[in-house]
Amino acid sequence: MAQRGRPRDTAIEGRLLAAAAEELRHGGYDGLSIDRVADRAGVAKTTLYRRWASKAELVVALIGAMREEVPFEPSGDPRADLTRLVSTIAAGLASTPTSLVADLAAAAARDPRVGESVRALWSERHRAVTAVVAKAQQAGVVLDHVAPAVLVDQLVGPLYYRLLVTGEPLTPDYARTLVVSVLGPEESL
Amino acid sequence: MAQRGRPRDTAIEGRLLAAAAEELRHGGYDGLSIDRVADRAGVAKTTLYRRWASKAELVVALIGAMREEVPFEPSGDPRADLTRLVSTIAAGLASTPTSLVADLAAAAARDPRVGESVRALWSERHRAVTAVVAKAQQAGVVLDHVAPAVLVDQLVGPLYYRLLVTGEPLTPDYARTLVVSVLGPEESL
DNA sequence: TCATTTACGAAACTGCAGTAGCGTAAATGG
DNA sequence: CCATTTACGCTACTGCAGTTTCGTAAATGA
Repeated sequence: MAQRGRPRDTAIEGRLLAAAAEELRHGGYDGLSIDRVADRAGVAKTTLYRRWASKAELVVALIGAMREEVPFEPSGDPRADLTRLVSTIAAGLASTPTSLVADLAAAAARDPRVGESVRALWSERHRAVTAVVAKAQQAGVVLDHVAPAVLVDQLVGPLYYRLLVTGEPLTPDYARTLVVSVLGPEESL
Repeated sequence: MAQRGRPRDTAIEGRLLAAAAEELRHGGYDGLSIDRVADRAGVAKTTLYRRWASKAELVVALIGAMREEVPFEPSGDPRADLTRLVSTIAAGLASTPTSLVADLAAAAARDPRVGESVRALWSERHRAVTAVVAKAQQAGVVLDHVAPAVLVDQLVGPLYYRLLVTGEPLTPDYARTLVVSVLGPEESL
């Protein structure tokens, strides 16, 4: 078994990702040049393309690797949890270069394989919100005349909408307002 | 007065836009090649760049020119109006190639000049929804504990969110559900 | 008529993503 | 030892967006 031919140099992938990360930090998605990444890693461009089929796949892999888990422990109070979660997502999006998010969306739209990877990047956050919304609905904190999936879209969608479409800022206050709009004003003081 | 030098050939712009429209129809944003557009219009590439500074600006101008006004006459019933309006926007987005919307967003994020033009493309729809939401709030049909701008984001944002991020379909039923979620279930039968 | 100004066309160029061909290196199985 | 298989490096290539340079055409003002 094992393998038949020459084994892959396992050190190369890490060097390429590190080089790509450096490039991405400096010039963003557009500024990241495949030639420079390969050059910086001391590797031929063809060797890079043996690992990722396109620039988009490289960047998606890179982001997936860079991503640190944001541990979220629900406090039990759905309103507080939602506010914290949506605020965190908003802050994360706001601190990411807009063009990077947009370029990922564009790459996802072009290539279904990339699309799947990009959706996997966002899905974790989406699922976290879904869980809290479901719990809130279970606790009767939120009206149950709509599916939780729709509420999630109405909590998270506006963030991407502002970022990618209207260009308005993603302030912490905006995140709070979104939650209030969905849950209604606080009733108990 | 008049002008000092050789006047622009006014026929060229139209020929370029027509050629670009043809290209856009066939191959989408990516498939549209500046060289081919200029060639098809029987014009040097430099002549095209004298009119639009980039491919993105050309496409934005093209879409702006192609856009037909969707006349919207409010019926007076805010719920029906909102449902119709959001459904129309959803249908329009669903019938547009996703990659085109994504590429426009990416181009907008890269270049602020392009960003302004792209936002102008969407702003009409956004304003129409804002007007109806404001009227609904005025009529007491909708809770007034949040700013109308936020409600608009929660009606329109999820459409772009599904299109650009989650990849879920934009069905007419989804548009209806969004409105129900914001306005609450129908109370009067 | 003539200098000036602006538009157009043509060609060459840069930097980029992605591909193809080929020689060579490193592993395996016999 | 040797054939096979796979990885790697290198070079050259295509197609694309965008720029530069230069020669020429068409208008104006003097």
